[in-house]
Amino acid sequence: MPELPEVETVRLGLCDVFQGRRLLRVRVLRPDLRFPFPDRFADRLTGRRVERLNRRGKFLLMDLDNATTLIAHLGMSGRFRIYKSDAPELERPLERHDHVVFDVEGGASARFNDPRRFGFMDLVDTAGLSGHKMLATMGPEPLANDFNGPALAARLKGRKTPIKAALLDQSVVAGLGNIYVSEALFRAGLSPKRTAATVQGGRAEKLVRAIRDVLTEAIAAGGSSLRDHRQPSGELGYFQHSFAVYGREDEACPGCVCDVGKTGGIRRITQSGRSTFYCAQKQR
DNA sequence: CGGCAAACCTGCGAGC
DNA sequence: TGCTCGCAGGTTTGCC
Repeated sequence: MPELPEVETVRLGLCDVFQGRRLLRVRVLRPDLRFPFPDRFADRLTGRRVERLNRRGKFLLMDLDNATTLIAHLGMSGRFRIYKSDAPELERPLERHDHVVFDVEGGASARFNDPRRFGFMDLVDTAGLSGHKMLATMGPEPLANDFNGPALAARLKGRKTPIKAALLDQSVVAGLGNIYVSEALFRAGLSPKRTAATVQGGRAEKLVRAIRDVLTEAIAAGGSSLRDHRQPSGELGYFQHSFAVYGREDEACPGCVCDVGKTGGIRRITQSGRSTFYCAQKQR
């Protein structure tokens, strides 16, 4: 489910409830998600104050007051849902696939629900965070100042794989997934089949611009709700209505003057096992 | 090392 | 109605 904009939306929603407050009770309702929970996971969280919620790529990072950090990844179907103290839902019974429940100081509660269990959580020393197995090889943050044309071009240099696959690689740039790669390549006018190494100079500049723009707009829209994504408040994101190509096979390309009959419309192909959507007319 | 398919797991919609 | 198939927003693993 979640790419950078969805994770950022979740982070913002969790900030309201978690930041500066203590975790009064943590319940872990099964031994594992994608990986086993670390030893004494709930015990080590209970009583801790949440200093700050951060994000790195698609990872949520919750800094605690004892120099440890909770790392959470939502996988494909992971969701956090907030239950406010004054809402009757707080007492609602646990639902199918609720795996972790955080009762927070002040009366609110947050539940992590993940049907497919591709998500995971880990608890590590904050000092060693960037060296964590899952974070160590991660590429630049696309919305940070140091992500620019030359930086992206350097990481694409020598790569024979299609640009689509390269952008899905979190060591090239952090946080992009199947939706936003298709959307960014459309905005940049680049074919998903183009060899990554050929994206240099002006093409890299344009792609960086496209990536930053699409992510920023999607965050402002609360992310994209296709199936699973909800903001922690329960609200839907609405950026899915702004997709130019994703999920729009056979529809008219929004940038083409010609009708669908002439251009063939938006195409869907499979690249390394995953759907890619693009306009063959506008993307080269 | 680079690149790709398969694997992990559940749910849902389409088609028969 | 009910079954099977294919597909889904991610990442790792293992195999060339």
